[in-house]
Amino acid sequence: MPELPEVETVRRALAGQVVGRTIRQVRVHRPDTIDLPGNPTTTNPTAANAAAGLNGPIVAGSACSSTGSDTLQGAANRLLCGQRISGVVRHGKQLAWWTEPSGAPTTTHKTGKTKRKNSASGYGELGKHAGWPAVGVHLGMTGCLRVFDGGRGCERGRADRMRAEWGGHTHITWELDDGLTIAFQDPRRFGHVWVFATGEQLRAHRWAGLGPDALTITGEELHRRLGRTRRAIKAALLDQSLVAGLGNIYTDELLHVCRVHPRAPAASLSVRRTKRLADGARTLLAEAIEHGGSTLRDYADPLGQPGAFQAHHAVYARHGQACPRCQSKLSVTRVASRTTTYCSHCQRK
DNA sequence: AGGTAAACCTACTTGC
DNA sequence: TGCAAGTA
DNA sequence: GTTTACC
Ligand SMILES: [Zn+2]
Repeated sequence: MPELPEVETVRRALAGQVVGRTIRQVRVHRPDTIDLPGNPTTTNPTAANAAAGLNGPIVAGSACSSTGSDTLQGAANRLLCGQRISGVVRHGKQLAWWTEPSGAPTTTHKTGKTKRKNSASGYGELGKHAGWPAVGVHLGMTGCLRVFDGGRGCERGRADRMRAEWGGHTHITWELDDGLTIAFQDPRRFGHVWVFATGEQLRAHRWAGLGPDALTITGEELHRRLGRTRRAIKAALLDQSLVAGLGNIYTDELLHVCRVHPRAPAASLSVRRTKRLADGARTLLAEAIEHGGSTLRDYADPLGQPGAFQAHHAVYARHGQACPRCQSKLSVTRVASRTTTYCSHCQRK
């Protein structure tokens, strides 16, 4: 469920809490939820998992790392310990934070609240952070990043204590110098964490294949991109390489707002119509962000706050109920293997 | 190429 | 009440 | 939510 508005809500809350803080300790409680691409010591997943897997977390550089083969946790700590979080950024549903040595003069930008327009999407503003370690996160369906006060009770792999204090499914934690702990939690484990030696590598490996951010894409650009596929508009909008950030909820909502049938061929839409889609996306997503995103079951922001935008959904999960615009019964079908709700009266093919 | 289904998982809801 | 199936 | 396989 985390789509662009939920990820942006997480980004803002996280930025406000952790930018400027220095990472003291990374703990890997579930090795299969993290990767360190390009790290020579962790290229053998079998050895790394075997070393870090069954006996609970192992502290950085501790004597616990039995063999010469390194652990994911050790490698993550080597990259991140002593690094100060300099900014939290997002592109589509991808979240990341850059770091810099904590000794360096402060260049942190707290984009948690206001900054210049579009500071959210960090695609173009890697800048001077390009050369330092960076962390990438994708939340999948049920992932969330929480910020907890404390975490000292979770040392030495006290899984039971951690579970009691923070709930289950905590896979990766970053302990900060002010006592706060960032926790990546994800029951279904469709989400993932990546640690790169440089922000430049993160951008190249994780973001290069994404289309423009759905919050800022222009009508012209969207029209150009939709024009080169024969797929249905819904399938095209869900394709992160065409436009990044839309998922099942906001695609259905957007198509309803713009009165476009989900099966309409993407390339058949006029420039004018496509421009309205881009404008509609900006308006819809901005409004959703203002409400802290949508919580259907388990989504919560870093402080545990649920979103409120689900109350404003016109179609999603409302099949059989009345269309807010024309009062006719909303239809349900399947497009791109996803449950799709729309109004057959408002959204003509 | 594009459509479809399964795979990766847990947890909650539905139906018998 | 319990358990399988369906869904997110 | 994303990736992969198959038609
Ligand atoms: Zn309608």
